[in-house]
Amino acid sequence: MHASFITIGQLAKRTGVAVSALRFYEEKGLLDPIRTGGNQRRFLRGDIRRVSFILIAQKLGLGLAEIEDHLAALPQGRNPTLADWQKISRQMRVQIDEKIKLLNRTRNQLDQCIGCGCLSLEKCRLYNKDDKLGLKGPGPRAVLD
Amino acid sequence: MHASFITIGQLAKRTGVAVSALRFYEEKGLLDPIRTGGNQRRFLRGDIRRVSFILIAQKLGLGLAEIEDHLAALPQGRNPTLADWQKISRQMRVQIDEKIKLLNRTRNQLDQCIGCGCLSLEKCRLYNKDDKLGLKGPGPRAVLD
DNA sequence: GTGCAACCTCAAGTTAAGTTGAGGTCAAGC
DNA sequence: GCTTGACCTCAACTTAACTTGAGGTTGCAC
Repeated sequence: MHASFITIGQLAKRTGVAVSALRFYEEKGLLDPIRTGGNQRRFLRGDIRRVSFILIAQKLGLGLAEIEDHLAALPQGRNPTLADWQKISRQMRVQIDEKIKLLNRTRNQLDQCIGCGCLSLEKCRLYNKDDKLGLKGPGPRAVLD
Repeated sequence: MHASFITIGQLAKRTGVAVSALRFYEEKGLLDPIRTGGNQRRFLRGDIRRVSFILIAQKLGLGLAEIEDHLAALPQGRNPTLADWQKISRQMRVQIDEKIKLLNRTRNQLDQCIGCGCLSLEKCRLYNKDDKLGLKGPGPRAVLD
């Protein structure tokens, strides 16, 4: 038995992603469909999951390049197993947790800045000796880096 | 007594923002310096705070247009008071809290998808009847909207 | 009163993530 | 066997947020 193939239009319908975007993802190396004799793309059913992953990762603020890195961890040749996906998902979880931590830190910083009236962070920096602030010259650029 | 003015280069140094970016912000309406007889920009010291606010807001994922909306709430003519800044900062806090909630929701969703092996979210949607999923056609597009 | 760093404008380039359009081909139903 | 919707490529456009470069001017220090 061989894998079942779907057209780009079907993939678009199943994922909610525009056909043009799917072609673009292929161009970027995130998808790699085979071609029919007539040069039309044929995707694997598993690519639905792949695209879904792309969408979720985008929601988390990852760029397509980073997403490609994640996807590169999937095995080539065979269809990814549940375990393969779980491995990637766990990595993502770590990234989300970091993002949440970052936001929490920013919120706290903002709170402090409300308190001291110092939006330029010049004074607030005193509260943040643990951060790497000040290493890269002045300014709040360093706040969330 | 009149306000003390600083040049664009000084503002750049104090905020860590490139001179070209500051000119760009002016073009976008986020800054509004006066001009010398020789057509050079002169900023208020308070603009340091203004730029700092822009940077923080950007870190939170706001676009310049949204940031401009926030800044528009500041009084024109007189220098913003601490209370003015605090009002805006409180609004921002709400936005950060929302963002954190959103990320938490996504993380939970990812956890569930790891559990059921369903990255396409077709099944996971069952866990999310409370969300507005399904209203806009299939696909994970709706996850974080 | 001159040198020169810092300033000015305006146009064009950059990256990300796509979309839109022109012009042409494929494939499935009747 | 033909029609027609779905597909193809390639180039150009879009938005955000800037940067870079060319060519010219200002203003402060000596």
